[in-house]
Amino acid sequence: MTNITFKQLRYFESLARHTHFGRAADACAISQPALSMQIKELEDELGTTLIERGARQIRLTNFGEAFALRVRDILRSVDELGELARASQDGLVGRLRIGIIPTIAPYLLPTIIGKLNHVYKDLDIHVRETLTPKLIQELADGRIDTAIVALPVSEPSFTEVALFEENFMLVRSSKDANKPVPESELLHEMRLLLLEEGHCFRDQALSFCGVPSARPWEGLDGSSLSTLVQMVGVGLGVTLLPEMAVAVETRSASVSVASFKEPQPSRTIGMIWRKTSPLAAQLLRLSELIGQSAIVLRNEHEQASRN
Amino acid sequence: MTNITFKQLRYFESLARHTHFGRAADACAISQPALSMQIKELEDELGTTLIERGARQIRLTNFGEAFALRVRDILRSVDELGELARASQDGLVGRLRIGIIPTIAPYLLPTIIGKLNHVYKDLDIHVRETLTPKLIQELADGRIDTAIVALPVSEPSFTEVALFEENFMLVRSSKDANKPVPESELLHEMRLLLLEEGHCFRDQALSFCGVPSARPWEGLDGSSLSTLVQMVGVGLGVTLLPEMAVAVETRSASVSVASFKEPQPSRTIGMIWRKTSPLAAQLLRLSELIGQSAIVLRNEHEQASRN
DNA sequence: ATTTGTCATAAGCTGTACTTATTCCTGCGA
DNA sequence: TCGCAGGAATAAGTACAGCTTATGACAAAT
Repeated sequence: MTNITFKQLRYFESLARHTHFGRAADACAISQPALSMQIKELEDELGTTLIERGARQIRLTNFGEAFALRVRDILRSVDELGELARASQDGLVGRLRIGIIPTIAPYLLPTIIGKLNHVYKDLDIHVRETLTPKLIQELADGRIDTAIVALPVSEPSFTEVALFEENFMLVRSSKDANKPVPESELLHEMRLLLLEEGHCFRDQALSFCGVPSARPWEGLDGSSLSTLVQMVGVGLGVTLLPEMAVAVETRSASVSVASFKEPQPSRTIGMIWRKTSPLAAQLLRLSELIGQSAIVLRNEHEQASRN
Repeated sequence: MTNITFKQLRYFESLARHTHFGRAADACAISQPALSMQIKELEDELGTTLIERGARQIRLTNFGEAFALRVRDILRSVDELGELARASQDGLVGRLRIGIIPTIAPYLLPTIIGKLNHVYKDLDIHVRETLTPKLIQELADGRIDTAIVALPVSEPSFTEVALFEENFMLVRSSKDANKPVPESELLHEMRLLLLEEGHCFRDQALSFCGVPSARPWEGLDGSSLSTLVQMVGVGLGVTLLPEMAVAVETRSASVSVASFKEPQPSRTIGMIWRKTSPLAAQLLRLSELIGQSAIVLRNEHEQASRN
């Protein structure tokens, strides 16, 4: 096993540069004997002579020359380690793996990825889009760094931060546009179209209608919000959409959108990460960034819908 | 200034491999707290977290992963330093700069370079052919590693080792082939052709004739032994040749070669190097190699001349 | 012969990096 | 709900690596 130390290499490099023990030692801010001893030790460990000691002048041996070249490479690499660390000090660096649920992903992702790429240059973002339980598992396992889901998650090992509230909107056929908005209790008497089992948004909607999610549901299940809206458009029933999805999903369908009366149904979207994550500080800042983006996004949509 | 130590990198690498402080410490043959402390110190020096400490399991941070990659590179490089040293232990390595005087070079070099290249693979040989005083200076200055010259040199800072003795042969016109070989004292009454000032062989020849080298000399000077032989061939006079040069130089000239009577004139060819040279051991072995080659060479020539 | 430049050696001190023992935290099982 | 156990951090003590200053050795220059 090599027991070479960096100190020895640094000292040697200095000596190679100065070809003078005294001056090399000065350059290293140590005494001449200290440097002599380290060099000698280095030579012992290598089992080779690096320096040819003349009376009036020293000189590198052939091997010393070759050695010095490699040593300089190594020392540079080590210095780069420090720089690498400093570069990653503030600001995410490298890879950030974000998990996100399907009922948010299409609407929020374009915005936040654009923003992230802008703010954190040289950050490569991996996105994992899947259902909440899987995200939680993957977060716990360290396969992702953070996740954007509906709160609460109530995992004690996670930190959760709210990003924004989003209301649920009623989506019905455009010919029903002028009908009054039904009370929540009446919804399950209408034909309410929902996402397949497993989506948290399904459970949230059912809960709003006063139906326990465990109870079997005879409605039609869609695999995406987009599908649901299309189904509504052709008169198969009504559905709920998260506020954020409205602008995108109802653009090309003949449906009408209405707000519920207060208290409006809503959910809290938040970000979660392991409490032990060293990215905690950055993730918190990131969450603020995303929260703002989301609010800006909503305002834009509201303005658009008023026009 | 980075104060990262090598130990820290080794420990970290082990930890990265095992993702477990205890086992990593075992692998490094130290106690778990020792490893913990070094890792912590490394993190402090970097100002970054490398390890995400979970309660039941630890994991590398993103930066830790990136760091580990580079660290492995560095560790490998350092290990290679040791191997490099070991490889250069016995046997010359890299560059060997040999100085050699012109009256030996053409006859000895082909043999020894061939031999050296064969014995020491991966040795690149530089040859400096010039007069003895320059060689001595260059050797003292470290611009060459060793020199092959006529002994003695009598520099106290040099080691000198005899390689072989070589006799001087009389070279005269082929029409004089049957004349008796003159005594050395008679030589200076004949037209003795010699090399230019500065060649040690000139001084050796003059000394043999009983003429101090300082004394001005009215003979014709040639710039190489080859020239001298040509001059002898066309009847301009006689000359002396080192034994070793005979075979090559008299091949294509109509001259006759004769030995002197005992005590034959001769010179000792030897190798010199700085006493401080770390190559001393190898150079000694090298000198034995060259000495043998020279003797073999001479025997071949003697056999050839008998036929 | 003396001085000077330069590196090696000596002796003593200090702080680093180990050791073992203990504490703290958290997840797990009764 | 409470120990209990796994696993890392902390604490206290110790040994030695590596520094310092002082001195020695040696060759070169004067």
